[in-house]
Amino acid sequence: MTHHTLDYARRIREQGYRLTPQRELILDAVCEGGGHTTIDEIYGRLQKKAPAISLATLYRTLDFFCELHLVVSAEIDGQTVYEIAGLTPHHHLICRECGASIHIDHELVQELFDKFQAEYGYTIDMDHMAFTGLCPACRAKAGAGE
Amino acid sequence: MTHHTLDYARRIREQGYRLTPQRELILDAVCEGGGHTTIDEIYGRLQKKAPAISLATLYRTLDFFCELHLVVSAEIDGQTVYEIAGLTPHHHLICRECGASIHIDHELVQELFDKFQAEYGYTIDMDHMAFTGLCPACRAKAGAGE
DNA sequence: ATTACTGCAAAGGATTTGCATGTGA
DNA sequence: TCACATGCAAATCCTTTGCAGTAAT
Repeated sequence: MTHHTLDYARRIREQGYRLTPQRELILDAVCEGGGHTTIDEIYGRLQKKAPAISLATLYRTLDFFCELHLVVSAEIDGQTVYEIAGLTPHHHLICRECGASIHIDHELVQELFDKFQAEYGYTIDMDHMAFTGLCPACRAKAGAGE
Repeated sequence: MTHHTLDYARRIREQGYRLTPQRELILDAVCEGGGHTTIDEIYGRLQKKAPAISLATLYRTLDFFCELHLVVSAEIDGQTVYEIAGLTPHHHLICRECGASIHIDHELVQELFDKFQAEYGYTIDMDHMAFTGLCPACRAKAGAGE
């Protein structure tokens, strides 16, 4: 997780926006999540370092980061989760039973998008999808149980 | 849209649930949407025929139908949309500019899921995805404009 | 000196819940 | 009959907004 720290300040200021302590702290708190992290988790981490940051600022700042593509978000069964944007798009396979989540790169997904392009003309550009199903372990259990 | 009408009553009663006038009207109202339709649209259609049906019942009934797989739902930019479940899974390509939505069948998507299975062991079983991007027309416009 | 950003508190909107009543099987 | 389902209204949850004050550039 170092790629973004190199130039996020520049990327923010380049567009005429300001780098504030709140923005730095929030970006750190998203980073600390490692992978997917919810608003509440981020807010919890922030409380320890900067109790004064308001939820309103957190919401506004996460939207702001998403627009600048410093952060990506996804909807996972009704919950919005956030994650630091990498250098390249990536996606996730998520187990609906145990919540296990693995990271997959864009390649296989892009192949599908290319087929959509060829067959239907639509240019799909989703860069952070969450695919839900069963992980190998939960699938084994389910198979035995039913 | 006739496939479901053949046996939805049976499918409901088989599980020990009851077929009420409200459930029939709501299922009709989802059907009339043709494709994706929101809670508000469904509620609007219902008002004309059965003004007394409450929003609470509508929410409860749609959840109920989703559990029985009579209806499928999807999240499209923050909005939950509903649609009658077909005999086979299907998905959508949706234009983020003009909202145009096309129906695609499951085959290409299943190929991707099969690769996920082979490479990562995860069994993905999403049966109603929405892929967003640009339709051919909006892509042409965007290409010219920028 | 500007004007973007923040905090607070209130507003807003969507969805859920408790409970008494009604009704399908 | 009797458990399931409904309607109403209130409650709850999440997110957004207005505005006055603060701070980055």
